[in-house]
Amino acid sequence: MTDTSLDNQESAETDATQLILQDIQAGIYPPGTWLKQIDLETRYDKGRNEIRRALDRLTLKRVVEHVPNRGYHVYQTDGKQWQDISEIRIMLETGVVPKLISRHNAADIENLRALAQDFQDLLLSGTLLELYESNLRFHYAFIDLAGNQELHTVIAELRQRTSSAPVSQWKTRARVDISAKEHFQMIDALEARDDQELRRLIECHIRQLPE
Amino acid sequence: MTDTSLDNQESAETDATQLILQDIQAGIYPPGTWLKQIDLETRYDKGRNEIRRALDRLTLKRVVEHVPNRGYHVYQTDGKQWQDISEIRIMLETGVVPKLISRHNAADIENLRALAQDFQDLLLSGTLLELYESNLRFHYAFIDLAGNQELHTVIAELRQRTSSAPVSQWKTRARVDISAKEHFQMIDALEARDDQELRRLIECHIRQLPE
DNA sequence: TTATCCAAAATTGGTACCAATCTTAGGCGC
DNA sequence: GCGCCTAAGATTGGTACCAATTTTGGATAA
Repeated sequence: MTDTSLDNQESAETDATQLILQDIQAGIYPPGTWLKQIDLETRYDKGRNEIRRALDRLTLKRVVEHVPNRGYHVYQTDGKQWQDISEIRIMLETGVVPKLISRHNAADIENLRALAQDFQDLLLSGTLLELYESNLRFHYAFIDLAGNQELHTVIAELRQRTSSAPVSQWKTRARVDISAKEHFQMIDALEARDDQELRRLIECHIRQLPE
Repeated sequence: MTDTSLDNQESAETDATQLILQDIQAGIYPPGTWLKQIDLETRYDKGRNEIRRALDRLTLKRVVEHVPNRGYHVYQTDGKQWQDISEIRIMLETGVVPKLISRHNAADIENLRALAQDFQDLLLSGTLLELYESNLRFHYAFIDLAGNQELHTVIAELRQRTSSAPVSQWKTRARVDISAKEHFQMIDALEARDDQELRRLIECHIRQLPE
């Protein structure tokens, strides 16, 4: 259930689409880089066909851009685009708040607190990638309380579109620190069933603008 | 700007992905049908490669399902799934209401009224497909007032996922009649800048439950 | 010296072929 | 007569090859 956009059973960790996407998000291919098929072929040890399929999928995901007879290059996310997608995420993640409030139980709160704690612990000991993944786990656990499976995949798709440089968002240690605190605040608001406060927190959290 | 999910310049009307998708949505391939590559090859007069790419893209769009070494078949949209996607559409289309209200001007209202009128006129004279497309034009013109380009594409993707049988939704003439009226009501609420009423109308409209 | 043009190298993208797998039909045994 | 096993047919999916296009490097001329 961790994979967001793959086929049913071919979703091995060795899937070229996922590998390339990870490397793009890790910053190995900076925006604008041309992804040559031969290079990818040798780097991931896959056939030409699978590479082509992967590039085509990433084009559909708007992660790379395709120029006929020229190749594929990593997409540059416009500032406007980033803002637009953030707006959509805010609409979705605040939109489910009523459902979250009405459906959660004590066990869910417990689980969320554990995940938030994981994130905070990794602040000291974990790598940036571990931190990133822990953050994802928390957020998906949060919205999955709504019981809307499609919402999970839609948000995953949106995240993949913006996070061509997820690392750069977290360059400041202070920002991540605040994120960890906000996670706990969100759980508190959820537990208190405070609709307004929870919406406000989520919006701040996505906008990455403290207060 | 009518194509929602294709490459930049290969977006001819002869693209296999679009053709197959249209035929699925037109009901030519009912849910569960196995799409054999050879048949598609001859039907659309395309190379094997393009057919494979199209099927892979449709798999990503969740329009067809892929079973390795067995083939691709038209996806059966679960009732639960349809409901989940409707929820998401409601969150998005009601979520932009504040922006719509703050940004629209007289010319926009005029334009929307013309589109709504087109839809109503086609009720008598147009084919079902024309009606469907007119409805799309209205809805996209509506949400595009928010100035959020990404929202347009996201909603388009959501629509494509559910509308494996868009025709069947409109089997009753009465329902389409109501839709046409609701369009005008939505415009009125927008013009009056009535936030609550507009949200209520949009929710009803998507849920297809009159009052 | 610099700009233009031509040729060679590299890359993409399509086509054809072939192996692996599944389905189906037929025959054999119980 | 029924069920199982086997072989043939069909379909998918991968690999290799080749044509079309673009870029790069160098040579020539102004």
